Amino acid sequence: MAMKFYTEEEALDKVIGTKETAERIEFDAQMDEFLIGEAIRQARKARNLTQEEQGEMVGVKKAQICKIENGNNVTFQTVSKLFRAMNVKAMLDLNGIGRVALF
Amino acid sequence: MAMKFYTEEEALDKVIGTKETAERIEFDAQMDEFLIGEAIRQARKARNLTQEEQGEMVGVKKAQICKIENGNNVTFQTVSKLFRAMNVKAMLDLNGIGRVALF
DNA sequence: CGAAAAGTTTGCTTAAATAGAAACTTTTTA
DNA sequence: TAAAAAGTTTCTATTTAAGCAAACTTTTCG
Repeated sequence: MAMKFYTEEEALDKVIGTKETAERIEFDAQMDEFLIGEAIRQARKARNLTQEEQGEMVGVKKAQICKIENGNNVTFQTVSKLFRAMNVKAMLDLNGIGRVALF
Repeated sequence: MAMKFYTEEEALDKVIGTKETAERIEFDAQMDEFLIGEAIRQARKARNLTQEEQGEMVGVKKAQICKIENGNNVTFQTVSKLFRAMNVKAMLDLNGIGRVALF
């Protein structure tokens, strides 16, 4: 029997809901949080820092770094502080509008 | 008499404090907020939307959009919601580490 | 294996972001 | 130049991010 395959978009539409449903907007938002936390983690690991060491650099405890990396949403200030401490230059690339130097 | 000129960096060091002083970190953080709010505003204007119209798209009142654009810091969720509604694709470019698709 | 280091979770407090309503100021346009 | 539209500010409430201490789990390494 023929099997139907789905693109990621189709799958998300089917399972979570099409774009603009409250559930999908929520889901997408949480995906972002995951990604930004993951980016922070990778920046840290690229510099061979432990959560504790990084925490000391910005003045917070390791538990806090852990929560940020496994992020339930974060503020730009928080991300900014971390990237700045690690000397990570970040550009926000907005299609059409242009580039914004962030951290 | 000879006049001394300063680069932006030198000026900031002199007036606000060198990097890693609490005041300078605070100042830099507020600069970021300004920039991200400005980016949101420009994305909106590029689409010829009023704050009220944009507010309706994401389900908040115009006063809220105003506050976000004139930013006292914002969360990634908030920015995400707005850019998504406007179909602005954003990439976060981290030097060395790579690129992260954000909103 | 077993101890040390690294990372995570829980419970709690404080600070700040989100949000609306309403009054207000600035800008646009008929 | 008035009225309308757009944007901002103030006041208030609610939610949630930030933060720590301490207990806990997982990973690393002698």
